[in-house]
Amino acid sequence: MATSKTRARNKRGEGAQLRDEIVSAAVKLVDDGMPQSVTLRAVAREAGISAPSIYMHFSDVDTILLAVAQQAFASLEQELAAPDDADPVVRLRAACAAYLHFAEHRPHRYRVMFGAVWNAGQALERAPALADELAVLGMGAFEVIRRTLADCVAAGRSTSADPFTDATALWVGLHGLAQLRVAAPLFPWPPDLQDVVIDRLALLLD
Amino acid sequence: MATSKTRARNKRGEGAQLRDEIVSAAVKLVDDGMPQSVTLRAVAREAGISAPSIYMHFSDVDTILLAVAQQAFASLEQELAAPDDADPVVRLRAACAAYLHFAEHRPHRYRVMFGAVWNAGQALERAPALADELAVLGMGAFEVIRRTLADCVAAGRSTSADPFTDATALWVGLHGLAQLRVAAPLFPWPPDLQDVVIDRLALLLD
DNA sequence: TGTACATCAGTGAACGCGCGTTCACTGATGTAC
DNA sequence: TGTACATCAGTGAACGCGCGTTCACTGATGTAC
Repeated sequence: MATSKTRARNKRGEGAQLRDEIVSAAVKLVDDGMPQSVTLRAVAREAGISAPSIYMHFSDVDTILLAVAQQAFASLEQELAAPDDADPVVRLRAACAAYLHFAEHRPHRYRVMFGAVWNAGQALERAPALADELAVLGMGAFEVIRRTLADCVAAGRSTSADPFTDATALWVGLHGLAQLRVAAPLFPWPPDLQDVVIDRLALLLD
Repeated sequence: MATSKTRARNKRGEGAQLRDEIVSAAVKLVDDGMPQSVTLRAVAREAGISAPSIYMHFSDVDTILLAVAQQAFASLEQELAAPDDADPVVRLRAACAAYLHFAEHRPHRYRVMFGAVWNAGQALERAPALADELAVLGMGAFEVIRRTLADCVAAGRSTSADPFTDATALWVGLHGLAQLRVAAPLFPWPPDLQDVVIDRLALLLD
């Protein structure tokens, strides 16, 4: 379903707009779900531009996917931080629910988020500058979890003695839940599994 | 690095041997790590046969990858079940360590194991018989964890009231640990994270 | 025992396709004088 | 104010490549008589 309307060329100095359109096109292809169909030409087609135009903004499909991952992590961070309830436990549970919701409803994008480092490995050799961007990828979202858990501890609602380690453990549990549930939909998932994992890893009281 | 020795043709009735050779070739390509290079032709090249010969045993690259996943889960199951210590807690910890060891040392194969369902989705439409194989994929390995945890409970070393749910939670934690550590090698992983996750999810005492 | 034949386990050449990448180009927009 | 020019944001055609798939085939192995 290629866009048939003719694209108006960007004005001078606004060439960077196309970058966003390329990323959006890639997101759409990623969400559609067939990983090997996310090619440079397919992205160009989806964005309604010619294939060589991609090179003005990206050297590589992997670099586009890194941009997709960055944008996705930014969205995730916003969704995790959204609730401004006074009770930190409510906020933490809501953040966990938002995390799992994100992964369940955008499974392919979620997969790209955690596969980006992997795939960018080879692009890294040609563009070492990416290393810094890879290092902080997802840290904003993690920070929301960490901070919220620390709030729970401060409010005496979690017995965590080491919020950083326990926030990491919680993240690990959420990731495992998110990914395995999508990867193994036929498994008889216990309905209370989510609460079990969250409560134990975050050391939430009661 | 293609095999240069000429392959001796299998005798009559032994044609199925080639199937194993194809799977082994695919495993090698998977472990080498560039996912998009696992093509039908590349597998044939690695196995030292012509491309059309693949069709005698597989209709599809995804079907080959499913066979790779099945073989990998069988290996994993053996490694998890290996220690025959009398103490079930020792066995459980050893199984968890073996799980993480497997994922750390064969990361790409591990990824295929949990991506196989995903990828086989489209092959499924053409070959519905695969559904049954997908349904039980990995269940043997899970069963080892579940049984060992049940042994811990029986020995009074775990407070789990529902070993199935808790074994699932443990599996979720192991998967999250395994995958995130490989996906985010730059993250400052707490050294005690592994024990924290395992002890809490398996409800192990002390 | 010999021999004709069927079967099995593959091969080799060929096809059309979509891919990444290059190259010379176009034409609108802004800038210098 | 007008106009020549530089720049920017792309385009279109072309290339060589590896891919999946097809087809007719080969030649060793076993089987029937």
